[in-house]
Amino acid sequence: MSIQVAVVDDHALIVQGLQRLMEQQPDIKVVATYASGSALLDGLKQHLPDVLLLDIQLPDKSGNELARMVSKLYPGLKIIALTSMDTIFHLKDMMQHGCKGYVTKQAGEEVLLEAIRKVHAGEEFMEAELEKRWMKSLLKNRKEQAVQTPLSRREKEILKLIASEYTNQEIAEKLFLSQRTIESHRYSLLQKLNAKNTAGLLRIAVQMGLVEFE
Amino acid sequence: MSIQVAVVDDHALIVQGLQRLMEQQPDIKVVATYASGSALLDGLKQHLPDVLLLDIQLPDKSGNELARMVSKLYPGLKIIALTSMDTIFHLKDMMQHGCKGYVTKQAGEEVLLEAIRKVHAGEEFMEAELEKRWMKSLLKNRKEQAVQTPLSRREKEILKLIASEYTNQEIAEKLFLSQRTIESHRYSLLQKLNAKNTAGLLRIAVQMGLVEFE
DNA sequence: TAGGAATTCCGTATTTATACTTAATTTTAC
DNA sequence: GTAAAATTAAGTATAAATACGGAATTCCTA
Repeated sequence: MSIQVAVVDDHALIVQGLQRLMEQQPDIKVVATYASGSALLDGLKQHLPDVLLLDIQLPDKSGNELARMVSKLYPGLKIIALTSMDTIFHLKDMMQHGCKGYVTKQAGEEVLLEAIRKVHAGEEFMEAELEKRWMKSLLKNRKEQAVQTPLSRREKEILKLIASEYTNQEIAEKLFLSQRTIESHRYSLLQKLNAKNTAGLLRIAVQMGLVEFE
Repeated sequence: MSIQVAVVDDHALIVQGLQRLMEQQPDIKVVATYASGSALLDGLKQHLPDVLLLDIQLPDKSGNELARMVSKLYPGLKIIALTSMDTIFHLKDMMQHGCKGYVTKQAGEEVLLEAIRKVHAGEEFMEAELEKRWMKSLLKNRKEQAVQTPLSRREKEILKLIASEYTNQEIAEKLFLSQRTIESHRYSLLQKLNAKNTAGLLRIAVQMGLVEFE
């Protein structure tokens, strides 16, 4: 029996392209497609595929959150992150949240097909290039654990406001807190995210899906 | 004779998907694909297609710059912006830089095919939804012209470095300029882009496609 | 080749952010 | 119900960014 695949991506063009591709594969079949995280969660209740191709940038939910939820609800389901983000940050993030594979849209079809088949067979799959970079970063930094430190609710809230061009003082007024408190949080954010300044915070906020500019 | 189309996108998956799609159209043929702006510019010297599908986020050049160059060099070539950015900002930006069509990847294949055929026939094409939003924004804001103030080459360069977490001092060293010069440019950037601080600059830099975080 | 835009830079201030440490309260989770 | 984590906030500095105005050169382009 062929591998049953579900696709989650808000880009119809990509979903349709993938369907067309899979049609030509004798052993792979697209059984469902979703354009949002909530649609996916609803759909999985009806029918469970073998493999899930999951985009990170979705309109409603962030990719890691979704991966965490889905892999917890359906431990047998193999998730492959399929995204345009080719950073170690995201690779790690997704693999640590239950994904079994990571493929970028920069990669060709053959890579994706290989990923689906390997992951279905129980293996893990990452693009060679990314895996190499990951290994290198592991060897370099032992303090990577610091980077893993998750952000608290308050920190995320403040990060969002920073990204929205508010100054510490304005954030303090908005949240009825002392300006010094915001400074503290901001300092923690810089530490946790290993950023140097506001620009760095913004970059990571975008990468984490906390803020959307586009 | 069928419509000759060239595709520029750094996502192999999308390029391959589009090729597969066009293969099934009797009147459309993909004659070339490129993964970067410079590859496109080289390729056009060899062979000129009828229609160009152009992604905005490319590794080397920004979309509007590329559109401007190509439409100037080859006025007969019809350019369709094919992107995941569904903002009026980008729509306007690309149409003002010589594009004849604008289609998002959120749209389905039928929309893209319609765009190609219409644009090839000499019409302009925008997604209905986006066009509606554009009209609405035109009615609202007459001060849009202020936002149009273009950035100079130097300003773009500095904006990129700001987004890359460099301080004024570091940028000054990097470019062999006085720190005061960078401060001046930074001030102009804030004025031109109507931003309040670094966070605002970053937001706009991302929207302009000058910086890519993801 | 003339005029305008772009680039470079300074003066002078003020505001904001960054760099740490310490520490008292709350909340949360097990 | 207790330990761990989060939240709040201060002390004490320094570094960096923002806010204009002004001005000299260089670069483009009509």
